[in-house]
Amino acid sequence: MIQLVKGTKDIFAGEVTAWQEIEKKMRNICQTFGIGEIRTPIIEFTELFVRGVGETTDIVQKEMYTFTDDGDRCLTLRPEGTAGVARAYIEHGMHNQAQPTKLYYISPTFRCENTQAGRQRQFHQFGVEVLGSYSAAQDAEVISVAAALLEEMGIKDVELRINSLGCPQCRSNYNKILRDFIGQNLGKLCPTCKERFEKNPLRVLDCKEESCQGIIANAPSVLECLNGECMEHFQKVQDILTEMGIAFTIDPKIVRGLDYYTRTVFEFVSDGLTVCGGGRYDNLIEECGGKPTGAVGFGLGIERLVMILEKQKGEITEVPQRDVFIGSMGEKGFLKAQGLTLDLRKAGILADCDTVERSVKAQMKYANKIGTKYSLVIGDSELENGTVELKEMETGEKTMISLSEASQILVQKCK
RNA sequence: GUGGGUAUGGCGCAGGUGGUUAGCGCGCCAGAUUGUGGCUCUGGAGGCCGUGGGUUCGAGUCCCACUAUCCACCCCA
Repeated sequence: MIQLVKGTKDIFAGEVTAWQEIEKKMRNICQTFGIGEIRTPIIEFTELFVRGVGETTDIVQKEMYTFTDDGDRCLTLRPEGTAGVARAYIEHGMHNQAQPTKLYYISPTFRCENTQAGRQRQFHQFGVEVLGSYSAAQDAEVISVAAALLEEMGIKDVELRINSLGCPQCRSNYNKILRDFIGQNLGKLCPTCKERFEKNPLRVLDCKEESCQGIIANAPSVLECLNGECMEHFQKVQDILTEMGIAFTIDPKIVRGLDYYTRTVFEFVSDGLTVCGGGRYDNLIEECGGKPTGAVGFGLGIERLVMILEKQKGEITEVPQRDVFIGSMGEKGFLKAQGLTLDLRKAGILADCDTVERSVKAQMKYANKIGTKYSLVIGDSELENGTVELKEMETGEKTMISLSEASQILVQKCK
């Protein structure tokens, strides 16, 4: 048998209704915040992610699905959503629209890494990106979208953690200070961190190796290295969040795994799991070939969200409801049932009928299983008399109705 | 990439120290005096016991490899 590819999943039955609910809430919230949807391709030139996400990131170094097509183009299945949106923003000259541009997406995303609960190779990411604004209020607004969404989902005990990585200038200052600091203990670092030390010392900060942890514990904080403007920006973000009534804590250890972040970075954490993470990325657009453009956004894995919701609320098993089941007996009744069912469906009634010519008993069992409100059985005598018994399944109560008016009566009862 | 657990009909599981036709629960299908569900009873379908090697007269059961899956690490969403 040909089975599922590692790290992929079929979503159906109760699970798919849970997804639909979640997606509906996402779309609704975005609509109220004035954020429009964008659908970008799954494949992009590899170069976009190498430049956008950052060469030193784990994503680019070992987790991308990259291939060459028959035109010798080097392509990659998107490993995150932001780079594609940045590309689209530049490509379509969106900076000519009313600024800032506010976009969201819900899309399959791919990373070739080891699987675990709530972590697939093909996963689905919801993201919000606001491009064309450098303002601190924009950071706060984006954070407020995420906060509103998590609240709407009913996720318990969510904690917002924020930090600032500063602008490239602050960052380079900090890198220098950090490098000096770590350099003294270079020998004790894990092999990965030695490499990180050369390319991007910031990433040493979130290494979980014990040997590295000990060194990092006393490392200077990024926040101490922010210049006046960046400090002011970060302070303003905090002031607005406070004004909005959004609680947060400052965590100088948050660096995020993607290189494009500048200034504000944030994470929403529940039960020790990061449900949602994002930040400002003022250099990404330029990096991808556009004009310098401020931008801020966040992303969220739907699989992880579903997992957390299941854990907190229990499994969601919703069976699609049916209004009426049209049973039948004999050839003529069977034919009549097919026609009546379609009439009802066209009238917006959730109707179903027997299509496999089973016994009436079996049909009733089926009607019960699919959870129908009403049922009726059309046979020779019904066709002769022009009447039929309408049965309410829950109570078992039966009413005699006219067959010719059955359609109208059901429409009334079920609307 | 590293370490550990698991792998038996659609789902959940049982199958002491290897031995003949591989079981159970749920589900599915069909019956229980003629055309009506939910409870109960009866019957039926459905598995080359993850894949490939090996040990043996004989392996679901032991050994090895591979694959998948779960957990932890790593990283992130």
